[in-house]
Parts: sequence; C-alpha cells; structure tokens
Amino acid sequence: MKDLTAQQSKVLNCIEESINKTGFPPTRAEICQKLGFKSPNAAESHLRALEKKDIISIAGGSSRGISIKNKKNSSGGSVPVIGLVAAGSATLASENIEREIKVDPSLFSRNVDYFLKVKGLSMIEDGIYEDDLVAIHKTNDFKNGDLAVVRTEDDVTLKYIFKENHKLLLKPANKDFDPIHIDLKNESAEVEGISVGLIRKN
Amino acid sequence: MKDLTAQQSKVLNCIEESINKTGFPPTRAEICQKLGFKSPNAAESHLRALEKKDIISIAGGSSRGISIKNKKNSSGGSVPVIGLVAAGSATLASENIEREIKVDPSLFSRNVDYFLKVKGLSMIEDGIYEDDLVAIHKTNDFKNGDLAVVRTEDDVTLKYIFKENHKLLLKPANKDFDPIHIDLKNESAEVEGISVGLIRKN
DNA sequence: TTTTATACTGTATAAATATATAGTATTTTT
DNA sequence: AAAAATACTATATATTTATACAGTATAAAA
Repeated sequence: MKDLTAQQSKVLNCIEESINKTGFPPTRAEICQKLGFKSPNAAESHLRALEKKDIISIAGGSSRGISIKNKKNSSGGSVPVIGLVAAGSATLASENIEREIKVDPSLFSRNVDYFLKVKGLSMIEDGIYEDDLVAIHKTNDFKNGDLAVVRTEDDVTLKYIFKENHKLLLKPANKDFDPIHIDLKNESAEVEGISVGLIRKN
Repeated sequence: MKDLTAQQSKVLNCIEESINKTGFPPTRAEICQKLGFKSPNAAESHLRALEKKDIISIAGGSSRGISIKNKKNSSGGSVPVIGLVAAGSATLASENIEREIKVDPSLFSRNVDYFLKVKGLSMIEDGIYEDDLVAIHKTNDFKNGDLAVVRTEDDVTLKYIFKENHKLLLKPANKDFDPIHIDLKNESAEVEGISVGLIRKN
C-alpha cells in the first residue's frame, strides 16, 4: 500500500471517526470543519487522492458516498459475495464483488474464499435456490460428484461435476435442465472451486 | 424490544443491506426504490416509526443520517447451535447447545439468536435438509406462512405456520408428512421464533 | 527543468436529499 | 365508537451536498 501523507491520514482518520461515531461517512463540509479547512475543495481533493491510492471508494452522485476499502476484520474476516459472472472476467475481480459479509471462513469444512450468488433454478432439486449464497473453496482439485464452479468457454456455472478421461459432465439438479457435456479435446473448461456449504437469507 | 411490523422490518433490512453493501445508509428515495414505494414519505414515516421504537436514530438535517441503535457486538459474536429438543426443556438451556459458531448475528435480515439443527425430512421440498442449520430470530410475532419454531405440548417443530382465529396449522414441506392441526382452545402452542435464513455444510 | 502531486482558498451551481403538508384507506388500540 | 397507529400517494421546497472551475503556492518526481 502506498504511503499516505500526513493530511491524507488526517482525512482518513476523520472518515473513520465519523463512521464510528455517527454511523455514516462525513460530507466534504464536515471534513473541512473538523480539520479546519475553509474550502470544500480541500476535502474533495484529499478524498480524490485517497481514492486514487485505493484506500477509499467514492460513490458518484450520492451524498456521504465514502466507504473505506479492504476493511479487514480483526476477528471474523469477511468473505466476498459474487454473482455468477460472464466468462472472460476474473471471478474475484473487484467489480464483480457485490458485497462482503462477515463470516468466519472456517465456519465450513474447508476454507471459504468467496460466496457465489446463485442465479437460476438449475440446482433446485437439491435444495439450492436462486439468490442462495454458495460457499466456494478455491481449488481445481475435485472428486466426481462434487458441486463445482466451472468456467467453460462461454459461461461460468455451478453444477455437479464428473470427469472420465477427456470427457467432462456438468450435471444440474433440475430435470428441466440438460446436462452439459464437454469434450476437453475440443473445448476448454476449468474448475474454479468447489462448494463447501450454503447460506440462505429469507 | 417492541416487535416491528412486516414493513418496518423490510425497511430496517434495507438499511442494513445498504450499510453492508455500500458502507453508508440509504436515502429515503433509495428505500422507496428498493421496496417499491412511490412516495418518499412512505420511507420517511417508516423511519420515524423505527426511530420511535428506538431501533434507529435519525440525525436531523443531514443526508443519510440513519444509524442502527444497539448495534450488537458487531465484530465477532458467536451463535449457539441447538438440536430440536423435546418439550419441557428450555430451548436455549446450556445442555441443549451443541456448539457455538462464529457468525455475525446481523448476517441475516433480522438478528439471529440461535441456529436450529434440522432433524428429519419434513421440510425437504423447500430445500431444507437434515442437519441444515436454520437461523432463528426469537420472537412470538409471526405472519401466516412464516417458517416458525413452534413448541407444542409434546414437541418442538419447524414448520410453516398459519393461524386463523383459534386454529393453528403447522404445515410441512413434504407430502409424506401430514400437517398438524392445533385447536388452541384445547391445546397450547407457542411460537419460539421464526426462520431468517439457513446455513448448510457439505 | 518541466511536469506532477500536494495543499489549500474562494465561488458557484446542479443535483441530491430531508422534510413538511395534504390526502386516502385500513387496521389496531383504547 | 373514537382515537391512534399503520401504510401509503402526491406535491413542494428549503437545505444539503457533490462537484466543477479558477486561482495560489510549495514540494517532489521525471
């Protein structure tokens, strides 16, 4: 992480204080008041500098739209939630992260690297519903029958995986969906991780 | 703490989600958008109701000035896991606690007081399996159709609950199981809490 | 040495936002 | 039976707020 200047640290500090004290981030004017600046642009430019250094993010067009990045949690640790994303994009890229939830990564049998937000009903017969968060342990190692996140040439899916020589079978748990057959001689496919659990919110 | 109405819960939920996702509370307009209201005053009056019930505080004259009160130990917090236990014993009695798991109690829409470890297959058609941990928010307030922990005279069960006058219907999600009809004139039954989510470990 | 980053003041303004007021309708409490 | 709370739509507006633009000055990097 790039080092912050003394003033930038003060501003960051001011943001943290505001969130701790009031529950929400400060406005430019409030930062100015606390730090003795006379122009809102003083705060603005410090914020832009902090944003450039990837310390905070600023939501455009919304008031108090400041949030502190990489909020590492001393105790639990937080795990990112990711929607099923199109091929080509790195799954864990920050633009795919919908939110972070505070969960002990060791809650499940194997370490959880991220939660995948389920789209569609392809696994519904095995009790996995739309918007369920499937806990994914990143690995390319799997056993036949594992529930795996598989990146194919044109998609990323969550399916039961079976491999026999160069043939890959991706099997849904919904009779309305067809299994996907992939011949690794012709097509590429990669296992990104396997499911180790699930969280559902009502 | 006074119980919230369904709409108030939704609004509270919306606030929590906003804070988790963006790092700052929502505006009235954002609440309206998320919950489908067409007037900002719909959000406003729900906020005032939540403030009156001491669930949130609203900072006057400042944007996004909403903060949630009595923020439980937001850092870690562990939640007990309880097996379905026989009648007579207090559900949360220490001898019934199988273990504790470290989960942010605010992970779900309403605070989780304990996890109930599911026995049997009575809810399997709605994706709730044996040994799943159902997150329970302790309350005796419920809406028809809620998934509730109900203590009857001779059992504690997890079922969909429907109440009409003095008749209680406890409905499983498995056609091999019969619904339970309870006439509150003759029998007693008590709602211990309602499900707000679920954790499954593979 | 010229650019770039830091560190501000000062002014202005479009857009975001809180918040009041006026209604209607239903449900719950007293 | 009346009052209060819930649950909204609809409109309006003062205020808050983000954000752009125009400067000044100093320090650090290229």
